Amino acid sequence: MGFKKVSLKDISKELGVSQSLISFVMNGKAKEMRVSDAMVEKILKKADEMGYKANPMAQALRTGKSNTIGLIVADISNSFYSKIARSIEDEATEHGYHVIFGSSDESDKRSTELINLFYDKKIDGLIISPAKGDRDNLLKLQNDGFPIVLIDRYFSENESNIVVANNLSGSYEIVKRLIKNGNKKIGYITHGTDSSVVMYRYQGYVQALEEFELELNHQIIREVSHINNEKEIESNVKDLIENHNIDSIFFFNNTMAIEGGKIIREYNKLSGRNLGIGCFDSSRYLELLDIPYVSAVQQVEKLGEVSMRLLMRQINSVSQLNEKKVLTARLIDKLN
Amino acid sequence: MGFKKVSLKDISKELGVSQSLISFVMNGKAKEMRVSDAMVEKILKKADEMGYKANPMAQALRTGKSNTIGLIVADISNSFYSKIARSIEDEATEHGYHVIFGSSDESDKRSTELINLFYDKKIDGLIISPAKGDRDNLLKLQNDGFPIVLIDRYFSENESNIVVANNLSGSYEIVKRLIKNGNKKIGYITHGTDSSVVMYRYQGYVQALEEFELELNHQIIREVSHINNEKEIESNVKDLIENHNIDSIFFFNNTMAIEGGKIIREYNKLSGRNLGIGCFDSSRYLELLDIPYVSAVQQVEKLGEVSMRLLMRQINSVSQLNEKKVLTARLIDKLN
DNA sequence: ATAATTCGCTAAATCGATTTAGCAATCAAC
DNA sequence: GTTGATTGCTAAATCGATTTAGCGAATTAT
Repeated sequence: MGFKKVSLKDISKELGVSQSLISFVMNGKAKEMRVSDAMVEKILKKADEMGYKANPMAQALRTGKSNTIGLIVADISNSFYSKIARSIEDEATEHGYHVIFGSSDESDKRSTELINLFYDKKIDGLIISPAKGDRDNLLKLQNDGFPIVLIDRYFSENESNIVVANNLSGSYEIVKRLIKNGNKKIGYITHGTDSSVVMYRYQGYVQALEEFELELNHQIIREVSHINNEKEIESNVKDLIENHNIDSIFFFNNTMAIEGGKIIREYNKLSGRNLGIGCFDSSRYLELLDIPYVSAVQQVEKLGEVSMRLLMRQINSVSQLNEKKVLTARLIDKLN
Repeated sequence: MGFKKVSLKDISKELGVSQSLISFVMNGKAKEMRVSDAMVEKILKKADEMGYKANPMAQALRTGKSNTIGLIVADISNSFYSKIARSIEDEATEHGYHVIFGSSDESDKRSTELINLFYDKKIDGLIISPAKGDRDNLLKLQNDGFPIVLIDRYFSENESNIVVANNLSGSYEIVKRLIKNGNKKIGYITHGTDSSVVMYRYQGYVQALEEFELELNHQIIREVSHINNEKEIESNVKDLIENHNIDSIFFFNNTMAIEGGKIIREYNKLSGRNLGIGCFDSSRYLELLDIPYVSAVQQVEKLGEVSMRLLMRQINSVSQLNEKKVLTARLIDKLN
């Protein structure tokens, strides 16, 4: 394989027939283009014999389809996104597609850049966990008829072609568990990025408090600059424990929970108490902390799968689609 | 952006000059092809005005360069590989390249399939953490002049264009630490995949034992079927503790160490002892176990960076290159 | 028997770039 | 003042497929 490249022309010469015929046959349009059975067989045999592989560049140029889709996430090295990437890959493979990826680092600039780069590269569609500033750019492309699926985050309530978790209700359920477990003063630690996810999870927290008529105390609601800023998380947890007498803490996500959980574990050991935590997303490492917790596991594989399917349907359809898929996170309750 | 596509022909018509000129100018070959300064300016202005973007498909077809490279790993959702992916992405971006990825799941069949798919898709080069059966296939491509860099694993000692960790000496150092820390009977849990990594880490273990004249006891050397097979890891650890009276266990990698470490933690709690572990690779979650450990952190970012650079040099050079880069893992000693 | 279809296939345009060969015009040289 | 370079540009081939228009021959219909 790979020594000489065989083109349609080569087969055509060898066989003394036109390229068109071969193209028809190779694309399964033999019947449609009424190629004789004898000819079909002859061509297939020769093509196989010569090891013919269509040149995807030429095909792409001619047809405008590259059989490649783009995936843009905040950071592919983040396990949440790499898991999504994997499931998208698997689903893409099913459909004969390849995936190019890019990490935006939550930067509007980089995200826009990636979108444009990928678009210019003639990808057939885009799956993206958008940065805040992508709104207009994406909307324009979408109106142009370019297939796009938003995952994990979106911009406005009635947006279409999105796949997300039930951030609000999931978050609500977590906090509800905490409350039912006897926790009254529940701190909240989130991060500063201004996305739909951040907002909805917070709302879930608020709604649960409201339902059980607990005070919404802004002193125990904290925002750190970045999801990975261990120092800030640490100091906030310490402050909540030492100066605000919280019963438990709800963390925006698993990584933050683990970081904060370390502090709580220390505290539990020293104090003999048994403070627990809640968080969205789970991780097989959460249990290592050995403290009570309740979390909501997203259907990460499904997220990739569903988004890819949605994208394929857009790619293969003429009319505009408008779907919104909400994937329910599963509660893990290890409070007792 | 994105409404109408502007081609060379469009500009050419608009300006009344030939396409060649515009192509020269757009590719920075104005001087070389002696285009007048006035013309250069005129063309650049018009191109910008009309929002010209070269069609990558056409370029790729004509030049044979797609500005895309392939990345094949065992599983992109594995954090080790997703971190590599990220650093490759960053380095690729620097060079104006995009990355398509694929997961082989350690399957020879799938790996071969991916290599061929990517190759047929006309990627400019490939970075791969190969499955065992890829050897011949890759060799053939490489001999064809196709740029390939092997990462993490390789096939034979004097292989070229590879980037790996110092598996043997890193492993040796870890075990040495364990020994110096007073451990005499050190179990080893590895996994069954038949790769260079597995072999070299094991050799490091053996060498350390030899140097300190400790017995190589095959009864305490275990192999599980898969890196993620929690049950097998668990039962082996239990057996080593209960029936073989080991002082510590050396794990092939971090995920296995964490899984096994859970059991050891339990044991430590109940027995009042303080067994520790060693492992290759580290993880921020290792410390959550709260047991003594020594590990070797790979320079994962560097791995991606270096491999991409190596690949670029192959892509841009006429002659065959032969480089082997060994990246030293850093020891983390938390035994006391 | 003639007109109308159908069948099986070919020629050639096209996608959008790159690149070689070469044409006039200008300039320098002897 | 003819020869020779040099300059600035164009025409056209090419990469490798897809796809439309259409041409004879065979078949069917009238």
